[in-house]
Amino acid sequence: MASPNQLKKALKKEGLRYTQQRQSIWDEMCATDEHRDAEEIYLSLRNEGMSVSRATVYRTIDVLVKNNLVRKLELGDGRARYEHKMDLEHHDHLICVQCGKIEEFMDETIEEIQEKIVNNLGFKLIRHIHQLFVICNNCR
Amino acid sequence: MASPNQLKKALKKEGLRYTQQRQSIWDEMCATDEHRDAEEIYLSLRNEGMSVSRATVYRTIDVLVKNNLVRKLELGDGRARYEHKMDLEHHDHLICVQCGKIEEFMDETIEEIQEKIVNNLGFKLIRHIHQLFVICNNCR
DNA sequence: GCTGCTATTGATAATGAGTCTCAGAACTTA
DNA sequence: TAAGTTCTGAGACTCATTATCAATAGCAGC
Ligand SMILES: [Mn+2]
Ligand SMILES: [Mn+2]
Ligand SMILES: [Zn+2]
Ligand SMILES: [Zn+2]
Repeated sequence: MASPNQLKKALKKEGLRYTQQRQSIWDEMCATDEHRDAEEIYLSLRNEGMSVSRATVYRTIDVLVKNNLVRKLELGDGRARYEHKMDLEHHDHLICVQCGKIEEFMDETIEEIQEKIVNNLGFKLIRHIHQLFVICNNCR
Repeated sequence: MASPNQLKKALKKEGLRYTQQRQSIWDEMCATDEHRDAEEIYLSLRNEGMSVSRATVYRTIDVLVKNNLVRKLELGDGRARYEHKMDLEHHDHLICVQCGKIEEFMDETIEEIQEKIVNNLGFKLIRHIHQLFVICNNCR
C-alpha cells in the first residue's frame, strides 16, 4: 500500500471520503513506472481480485490528476495514459512510433525558453506537452 | 481554387483519383490559417453548397496529412484540429486554457536541443508535439 | 463520345474511450 | 440504531471517428 497519506490529503481537500477502491487504484498506479491506460489499470485491479468498476477507475483518476498525484498523457492513439508523480521530477517523453516504447527526457534549457516565450507574450504558463516521436534503436 | 498541383501530385503518388470532393476539401483547408476540426471544415463546404460527406472529409484529410500537405493537431479536447502547410515554416502552438485561443511559436534553440536529445539516444526523430497551455493576456 | 472496369462517394451502422445515471451499498454523525 | 450523505457498479449513453456497401463518377481503351 503506497502512501495513503498523500491520497487522504487530496481526498480531504476535495471533501471526498477515503475508500478501499480509491486506495487500491492509487496503489495500483504507484505499483509501476509504466505509462498505462485506464483499462490496463482496471484489469490489473480485477486480476488482483479487487472489487472495482471502470467508472470508479475513471472517477478516481480524475481526482488524482486534479490533485497533482497523477499525470495524464495524450499520445495521439485515442487512449489516455497515466503515470504517478511520486518521484517529483518533471520530465517529458520520447515515443517510438514503431514499437510504442516510451522513454523520458528533461532539459533545463528548453524549460527556461518555454517560460521566456510565454512571458514575452504576457501570458502565464499553466502546463506543457512536449513529445518526441522517434524510431528507437531497437526498431531502426 | 488553391494549388491543384500539390494535390494532384499527392494523389498520383498514392495512386488515387483526382475528384471534385478532394479538390474542394483541399481548397477549404487552405482558405484560412485557422486550426479547424473536421466538422467545421465539413460545415463550411456544405454552406458553400459543395456536395461532400463527413466520411469523405475524414478520408481526404488522412491523405493530405499522410502527404505532408496538412498537419493534425491534438489539443486534448477530443477533436483533432487541422492546419494546412502551404507556408512551409515549422511552428508549435500556445493554447489558452480559458478561451481556447491558439498562437504559434518557433524557437531554433529548442529545435536543435530536441535533435541532440534524440541523437544521443541513438534514435531518429520523426516528428514532435510541443504545446504550451497558457492563460492569455485577455483572460488574465 | 461510348463501354466497361474500378475507385470513390455518401448514408448509415459500428466502434470505442470516456461520461452519465440511478438504485443499492457503505460511511458518518448523532 | 437511525437518518442523512456519499460512493459504487452495471449498464446506458455520447460523440468523434471508422467501416460497410450499394450507387456513382473518373478513366483507359476503343
Ligand atoms: Mn513518464
Ligand atoms: Mn499553427
Ligand atoms: Zn521502437
Ligand atoms: Zn484566453
